[in-house]
Amino acid sequence: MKALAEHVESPELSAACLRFIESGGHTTQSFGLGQVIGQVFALLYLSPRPLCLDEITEELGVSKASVSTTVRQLENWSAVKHVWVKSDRRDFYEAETDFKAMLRQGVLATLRKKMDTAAVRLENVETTLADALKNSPQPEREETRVVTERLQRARQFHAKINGLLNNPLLDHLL
Amino acid sequence: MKALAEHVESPELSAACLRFIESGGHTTQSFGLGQVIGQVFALLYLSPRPLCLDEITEELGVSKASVSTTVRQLENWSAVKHVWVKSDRRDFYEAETDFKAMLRQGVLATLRKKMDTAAVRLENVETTLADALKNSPQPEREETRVVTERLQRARQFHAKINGLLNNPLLDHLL
DNA sequence: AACTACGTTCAGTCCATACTGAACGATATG
DNA sequence: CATATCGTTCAGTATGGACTGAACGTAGTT
Repeated sequence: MKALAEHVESPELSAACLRFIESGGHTTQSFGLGQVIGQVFALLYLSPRPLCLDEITEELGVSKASVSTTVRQLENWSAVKHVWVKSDRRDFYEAETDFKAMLRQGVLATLRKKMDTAAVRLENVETTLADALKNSPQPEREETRVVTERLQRARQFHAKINGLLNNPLLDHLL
Repeated sequence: MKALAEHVESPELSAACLRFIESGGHTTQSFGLGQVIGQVFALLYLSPRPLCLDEITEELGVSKASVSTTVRQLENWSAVKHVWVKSDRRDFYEAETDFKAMLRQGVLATLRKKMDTAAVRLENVETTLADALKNSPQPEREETRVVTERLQRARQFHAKINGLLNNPLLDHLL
């Protein structure tokens, strides 16, 4: 963050913007994503006009490579959108202000993916267990009963979370 | 994971358990936590009896230090609970089966903490902005209007998420 | 064609942190 | 008291992933 935001001329105002950008970086970093992604979004979010890659790198003082990949990431989450400025070759971006859509296509979407892969793993375990019970002569031991029951409860829990994520009521609560 | 689960005598059954433990590790790792914490919980979850630290380290083939800190972490999330076995000095642990409570005191609690620190950061930004506007002679520029409006929307969004996290309806959905 | 301006990509670096090994304190047991 | 067992702690290591710098491809400009 080597340069003050150029579009902000008042030094006090730009101080507030820098704090906001810094906060965005810290927040995303606390969630395991890097700090660049939060800074990029925060910068675009406060900018009154779309910014191009070089402007972003200049304002934040990070490499162009980071900004490029980060912007695409934010685009996938529909957190920023591509904007064409006429008679300008460069790609401009502006922040999406619809946080609801951001949540759906960002956080909730990745959550759903993780749930899916977890489901695949669970099915793997269960088929392994089914094979084991088919080949095992004594299916009535307490140990197998506990394992099968616990696996079933795990699956039920997984289904419940899945249902919650797909519940239209959740959308309504946002 | 150098040793098969000792409490599981059937080799096929233990194969399924190992897969489940491995899946648990991969899942927690995909969420940014390590893989040990998922493995420990998965092991305890399938175990028909409480296990002590040395048993867990033996089964998983990880260091005792990892298990010690990890078990405390799981305890804070009420994902495992301490169990006393009479005439045994060692600490035994068993998995909590109430996933609902786990979610509340694990995921949701940490989420709430992150929201709180984010709120503090936002307040910081807003006071900085308020000072800026107080000292700035021209408060009517479009730029300041955009910034103040966006900051306000950010705060509203934060409040909405906070409300959702504290909504009793969310508990009911689980 | 040559040259410039953009954006992307990829190998390499750097850094945070999960994990380890050894030392330690505490508590029992002989 | 001496010894053993158990859990925690802490400095050090290793591993994953964020980030960088340079090279590349492409599309415009002269």
